[in-house]
Amino acid sequence: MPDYILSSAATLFSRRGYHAVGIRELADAVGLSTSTLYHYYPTKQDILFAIISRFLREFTERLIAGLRDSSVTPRQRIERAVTDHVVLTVTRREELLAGNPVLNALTAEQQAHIAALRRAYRDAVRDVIAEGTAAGQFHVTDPLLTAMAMLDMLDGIRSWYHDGGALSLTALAARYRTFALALCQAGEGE
Amino acid sequence: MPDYILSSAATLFSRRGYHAVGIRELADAVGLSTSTLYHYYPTKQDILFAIISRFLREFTERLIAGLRDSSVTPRQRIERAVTDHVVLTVTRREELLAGNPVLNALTAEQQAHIAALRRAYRDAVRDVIAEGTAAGQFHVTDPLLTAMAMLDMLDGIRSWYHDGGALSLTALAARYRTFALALCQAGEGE
DNA sequence: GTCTATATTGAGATAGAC
DNA sequence: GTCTATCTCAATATAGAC
Repeated sequence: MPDYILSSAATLFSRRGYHAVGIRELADAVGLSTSTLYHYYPTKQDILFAIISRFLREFTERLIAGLRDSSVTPRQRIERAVTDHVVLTVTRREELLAGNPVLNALTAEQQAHIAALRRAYRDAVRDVIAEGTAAGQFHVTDPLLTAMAMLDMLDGIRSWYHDGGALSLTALAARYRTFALALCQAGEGE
Repeated sequence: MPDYILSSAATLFSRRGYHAVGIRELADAVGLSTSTLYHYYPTKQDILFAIISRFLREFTERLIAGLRDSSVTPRQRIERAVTDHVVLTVTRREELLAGNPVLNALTAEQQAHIAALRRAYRDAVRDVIAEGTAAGQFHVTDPLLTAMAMLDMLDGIRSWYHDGGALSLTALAARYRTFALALCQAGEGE
């Protein structure tokens, strides 16, 4: 199960879309025949799933661990999660763009597996927000909704950010830390 | 050019994905033969484009007009835009889910047309944020970036909200007005 | 405007040797 | 593990009559 197959596939899928990339084109890009490709992955669908699940496993393991690190304040945990989320979004943009638009091309089981990972991450964010609110550091009415708004805001970055823009990666992360903390202060009043 | 073709297509595309829905299935759902379908639209791609551009034209006309209504304060304009954005996202969710995941199935010209509409909307939001900042009502470092974060946050709703959830549509819009205004106060400091 | 019947292509996947 | 050659089928789209 060589990794360069997933890399090449992620590049092609992210640029032209999963459905527009044929098995032959993929095999050519990797430098193998289609038969050899099928020696490693039973279907094209499994290649897509491997790209998504590998990324999401690494992503959630890292982010959730940080969010649950109770030696740090809720605010610092949010800041760290936002930073990691932004950095991973940008540095692994191809994998994200390859998979996320076509999740419905996967089997129901595959989709459920991915949804479970995303839910675990979202809930970890929600728990930190709730903890910060209980401690009086944040002012949030509905921690789950705030978490979803925050994650949607962060996920949007992948669709427009590209290197060479005006904003450096570290500056981008700094801005989004500010945005995320503002959401954590958006309590009842206004 | 009957509208029920676009409605049926949007329903099917949103549920199972543009590529998974064949011309025959679409014709069956509408109650026509494939030939009759091709009498109205020259290609399947054009059906997809019609769904997206019709929605986006209506969306941007309405939202941009409100954002440019200088008889109202910037804050009120943001609140109104957020409300409309949330409501249109939810009430026309099918069209959004049908089109947005597969924009790269369109021709370059079609994609450019859609991108231009989205950019005009984004810039209108940016201008209001900048105006509110200049007037001292908002505190924003980079109005364009704030606008993009806000719109990504709002656009995310379509991927998880469905009727019958715990939150009513009006309550949802109220929460997101609060979120959006918090972003408009997320100036330099923190 | 609508149909039945069909053309055409390109896709994902496989057979079987080396 | 890798290849060449090929199978199979479903997809988009069209022909041509009513």
